[in-house]
Amino acid sequence: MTSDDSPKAPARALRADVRRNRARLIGAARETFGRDGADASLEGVARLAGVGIGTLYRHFPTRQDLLEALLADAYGELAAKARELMLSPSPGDGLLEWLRAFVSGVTAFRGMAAAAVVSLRDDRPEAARAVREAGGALFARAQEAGDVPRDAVFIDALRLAGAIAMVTEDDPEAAERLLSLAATGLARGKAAAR
Amino acid sequence: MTSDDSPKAPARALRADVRRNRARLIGAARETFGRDGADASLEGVARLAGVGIGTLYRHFPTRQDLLEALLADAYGELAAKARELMLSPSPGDGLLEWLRAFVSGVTAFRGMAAAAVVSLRDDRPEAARAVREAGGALFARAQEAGDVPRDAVFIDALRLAGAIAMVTEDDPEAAERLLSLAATGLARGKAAAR
DNA sequence: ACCTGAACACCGTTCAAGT
DNA sequence: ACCTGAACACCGTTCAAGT
Repeated sequence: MTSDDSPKAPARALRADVRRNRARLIGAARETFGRDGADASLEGVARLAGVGIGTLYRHFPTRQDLLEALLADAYGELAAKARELMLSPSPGDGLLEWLRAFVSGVTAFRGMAAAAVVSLRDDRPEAARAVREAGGALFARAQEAGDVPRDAVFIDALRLAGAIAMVTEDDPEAAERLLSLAATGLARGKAAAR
Repeated sequence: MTSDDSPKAPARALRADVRRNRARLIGAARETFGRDGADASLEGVARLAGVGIGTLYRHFPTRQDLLEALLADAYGELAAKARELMLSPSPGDGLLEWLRAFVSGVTAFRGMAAAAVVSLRDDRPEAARAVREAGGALFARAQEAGDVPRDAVFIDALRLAGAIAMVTEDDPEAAERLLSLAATGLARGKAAAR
């Protein structure tokens, strides 16, 4: 997933340990955050991974970095799904279906959606590249078909979906209702005629 | 605002101190949260208010309770604005203008919007009553005029506005873009035809 | 080069003692 | 009846020492 085979350095003995520690930390984080939410104790994550707390900080300087490692898997799947949906007959419906998948994909545990929204910020260009590229193409197709307002930008749509995920993370039915509402248009007065 | 003149008990000497402490705590919270965000140290709030930390906890058992005391002012103004907008010529535009005011009203400091979303939950019926009532009437009017989907419910619209506020609290222009996008309709495929 | 974990700093929350 | 603040618990983060 992270494909970190830096071709510059030849494999060394210690290298395997480093990768193993990283993988263990991610696994432990997935389990701990899945149970206790994204604000769970990092000390507990390190303990479950069988490494010292310093090693956790070395690999993931901030909690957000660790969360983004977990998001990477979800983003990989979402990018694949976006490419599939490029073939859907209705561009607007295809986009909506993908946004639905985005919302449920970033609500695996409490606090994940907030991390996803942070990962979409401009100052973290790498964090969500896969999702931005694949989703952006799907968005552009829907926009060309006239199913999305001409002056809308993709990252806003994605942030809106992330916002919905944040406030409905413990209630999938509410997530569906809010997303439908935003998709259809919440308040179409005279000013909204395009 | 909170009109806590419980008619059962006659006014006693200590009572004035209690009310003064409460007012001081709210003032100190407004200043502290305004500077440092809603996750600022409560010890600092108590110190600024000139009371012990135990007094803060006695008045406001949770941080959310303190935040809701600050939200009460904003909600009072929003309720008044909703009543004014009942007279606006376009019901849909009136609702949208009010939702805009809601978003900016709950972003006075970082973390306020998240508290607002919590205050809208069903298990806190008193926390946002003024806003629910006045805004609900505005929403119903827009819905009857056909400017809002027939099957939408007001609290979902309000939560959606709160969600937008949460992810754009440091960027008013983004707030306006996201709200417009949700108002107009983000992805109108065949399924969205109503 | 990487890892460990003790040490430090800071904060939330409770509750015995005081008025 | 209300207030105080010391005491306790817990956690994030750093960094000297170890391999």
